[in-house]
Amino acid sequence: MTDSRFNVRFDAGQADCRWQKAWEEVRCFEADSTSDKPKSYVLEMFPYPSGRIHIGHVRNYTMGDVLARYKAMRGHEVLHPMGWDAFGMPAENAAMEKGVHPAGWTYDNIATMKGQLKQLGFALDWSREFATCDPEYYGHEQALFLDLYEAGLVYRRTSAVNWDPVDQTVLANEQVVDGRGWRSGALVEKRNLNQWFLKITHFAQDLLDGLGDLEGWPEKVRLMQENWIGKSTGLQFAFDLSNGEKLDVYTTRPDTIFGASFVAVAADHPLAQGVADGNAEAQAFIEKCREGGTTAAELETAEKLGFDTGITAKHPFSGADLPVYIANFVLMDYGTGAIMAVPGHDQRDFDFATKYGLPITRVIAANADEADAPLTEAEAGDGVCVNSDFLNGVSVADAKAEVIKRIEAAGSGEGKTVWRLRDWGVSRQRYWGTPIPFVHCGACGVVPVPKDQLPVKLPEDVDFSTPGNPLLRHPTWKHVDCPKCGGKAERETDTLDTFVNSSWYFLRFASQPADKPFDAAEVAQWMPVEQYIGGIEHAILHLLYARFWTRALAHCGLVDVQEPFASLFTQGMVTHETYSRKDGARETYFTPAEVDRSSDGAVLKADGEAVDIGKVIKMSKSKKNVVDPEDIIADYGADAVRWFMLSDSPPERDLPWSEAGIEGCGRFVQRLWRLFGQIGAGGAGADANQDVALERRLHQTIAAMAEDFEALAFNKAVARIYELTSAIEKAEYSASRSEAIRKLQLLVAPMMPHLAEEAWAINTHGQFGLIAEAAWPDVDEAMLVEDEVTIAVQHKGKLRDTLTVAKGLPKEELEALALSSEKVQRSIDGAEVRKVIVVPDRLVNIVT
RNA sequence: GCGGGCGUGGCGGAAUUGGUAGACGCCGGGGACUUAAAAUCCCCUGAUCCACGGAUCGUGCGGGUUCGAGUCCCGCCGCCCGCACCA
Repeated sequence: MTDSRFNVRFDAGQADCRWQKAWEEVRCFEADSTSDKPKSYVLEMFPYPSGRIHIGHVRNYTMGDVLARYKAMRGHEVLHPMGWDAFGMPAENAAMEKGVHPAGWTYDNIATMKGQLKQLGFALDWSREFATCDPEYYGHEQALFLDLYEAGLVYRRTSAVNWDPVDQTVLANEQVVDGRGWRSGALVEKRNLNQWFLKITHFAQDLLDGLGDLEGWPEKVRLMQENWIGKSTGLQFAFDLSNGEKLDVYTTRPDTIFGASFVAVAADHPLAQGVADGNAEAQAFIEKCREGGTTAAELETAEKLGFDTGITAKHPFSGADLPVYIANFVLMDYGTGAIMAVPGHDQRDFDFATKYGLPITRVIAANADEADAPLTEAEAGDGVCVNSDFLNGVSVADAKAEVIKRIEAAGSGEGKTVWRLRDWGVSRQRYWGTPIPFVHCGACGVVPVPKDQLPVKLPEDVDFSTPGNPLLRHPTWKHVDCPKCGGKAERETDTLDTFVNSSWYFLRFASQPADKPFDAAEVAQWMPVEQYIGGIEHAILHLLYARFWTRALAHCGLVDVQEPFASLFTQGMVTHETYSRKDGARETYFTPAEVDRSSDGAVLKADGEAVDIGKVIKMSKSKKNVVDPEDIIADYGADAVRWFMLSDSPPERDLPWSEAGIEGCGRFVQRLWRLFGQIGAGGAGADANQDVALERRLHQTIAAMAEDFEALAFNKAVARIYELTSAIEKAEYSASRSEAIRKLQLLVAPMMPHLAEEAWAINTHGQFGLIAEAAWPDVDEAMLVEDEVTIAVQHKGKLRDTLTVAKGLPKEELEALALSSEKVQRSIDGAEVRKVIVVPDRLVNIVT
């Protein structure tokens, strides 16, 4: 009989709290490393504690949560942890702007955001929570950094960085907008600073090869990483110059060597510098090159410019004298900073040659007969060599090998592989980061801090009243005794890039002993992460760094995995239309809460006048098209919000937020609630009845949803729940119906855990524990097979009729049935039946 | 320029990988219940025509393969994302 508690509306506010507390009390989401169940490590990218949770977090963590809960129901021991990527610039900016301490600001934000996450009822193991700014965490990170140093994977060298002269700090490339500091607006300078580097290039080949095995990763991300690593193979060789010196160039097209008509070097190349000494014209040209803009648009439209040095280079085979130019399109930091230019087969060289009247020779053609075909643009395609002396008629591939062989034999060069990937500069001249655990001693040089002196803690009394690195001007912090000789020494004042923090946090989640970063054996229990979920914006940097760091630790013998993330899923953004008014040139935006939206427009609540409805774009504070998760949880409850996050849009695509949509979700929560109250409805009489069709539907749904969850196709799982719900509602009371409702509670449990717990508790009278710890329902395979099927009957490929017949009906019978259909006969209209195609259990197509 | 992805109703999207296009949700319309409202329930909802039985068209556009194409092939168009003077 219906429990009276189902007669009132489901009170999400109360139920959410009750069950969140219940889960916490029995610690049902704490992962046990010693469990002998199969292990599942489900991880979402941990958040930066910016202040408040935004809707993107909600979507990200809801997906991971459904998967984690589902895996647990399937009998897995699940590790689903949460922590904080807590170092970084915003904390220092807040310190400068509001006078708060970065630590206080960060931990306050963490407290707020943790509370918000808890309101969503995520099945997280909070016992493993940490923030990367905890001295304990960054102390272990310092230890790992020293291990990498020992292994030769850390070094220091001078390198050019983006220096903001106003803020007195280094900026990352993405913090430089149109050549100016994003915060100060000052023109960014290139400065040479002594910087710490990690040897990621040591693993370049390995990182590239590893991508091939990452079948659980989106092809797109693998490609992006491949491009980023940027392997190219070619030849590096030296030209003899007319001034008696040699010039190394690098080319990937040694096969086109006979087409070389000039040589070009970068403006920063030593040869260019040498020419500029005592040559004002050359000096001016180099200056001009440096001024050139750095933005994409400027580069695209930049004209090819060159300066003839007057020097010539001797072609290694033909002996011809090639002019040597300083050219603005040659990059100093790729290859050798100097190229042999082949205008016939490289568009940049072609443009340059055209401008300066240099020879353009075809040396590759589709076949030998087309050796003299004119070139109107550079041809980069395959073919055979022409106009190329000993290479004539040789294929591109063979010619490459042949030229490399001859150059190597002559001792003037060698085949070489060049990478786009650079070593990772990890120095930041900032306070709020992991101190690099080294000291500089006048006598001993750079000395690592002994591990027993870790962590090197950040000083707490810091001054943010002036720009620059507070560690550098701290009165006492940096003055220490040298660990080696005991003499006076200074601490390293650079801190580590925050990407280092996120390069190993998943290991610390898996295992957190006090005395070391992690325990290898325990890590082996969990790693690799079975499913990693996060934004596409981390496709390269974070994911590449984490792959590198894991390899580096394996290289040091600290872990036994190479690839940290077996599967990667990149979720789409949450979007919303914008509301604005144009006031002259200025556009004023309004939040959805300030606007009344109806099907025929939007008006501002304040004055009742219309506002413009703009494009549906990513939620952002500047466009004010945001909703606050806390508000919507308060209005609709956690389960309705979670349900919305999973509905409609495939998880990898953008999800448009809508008021109507969340209202629909809220209605559905209530609808399920009413249905959950109907177990046993109809009484004992109805209970004697069976409803095979409904049972079949139930088992099909269970099986299909399992597939959907495994594939993270939550939108499909949601649709199946709607379908099953409708089917149950329409069904006559029966034992089958009651059973279907019982199972429905389990099916929605991963997605709407609070509602499911509440109904489950009432319906089971608390006798079967928590639904969070219940098992996913079994599928009765026999029930998946339909005994009746609907057959489409087509005439000339168009649907004319459908037939409902017993499954497995022989072809002949199907054909006869189809032909006897009145609708089909009418369509055939006496024409001769020439052919009948019969696909058993599917369709009959009649051809006339 | 290079690389990748996508194009299906008013909207978000389904479609067993060549076999009934538009599941499911949202919006919209009509109705029931109610003094009224909320809540709830039922029906309709791709377009055009219609004798109300149905017919024709329809998955960005143009071709093709096939008994049959949203799905495969060729050629276009449009949008989105990433990288970008990488030799």
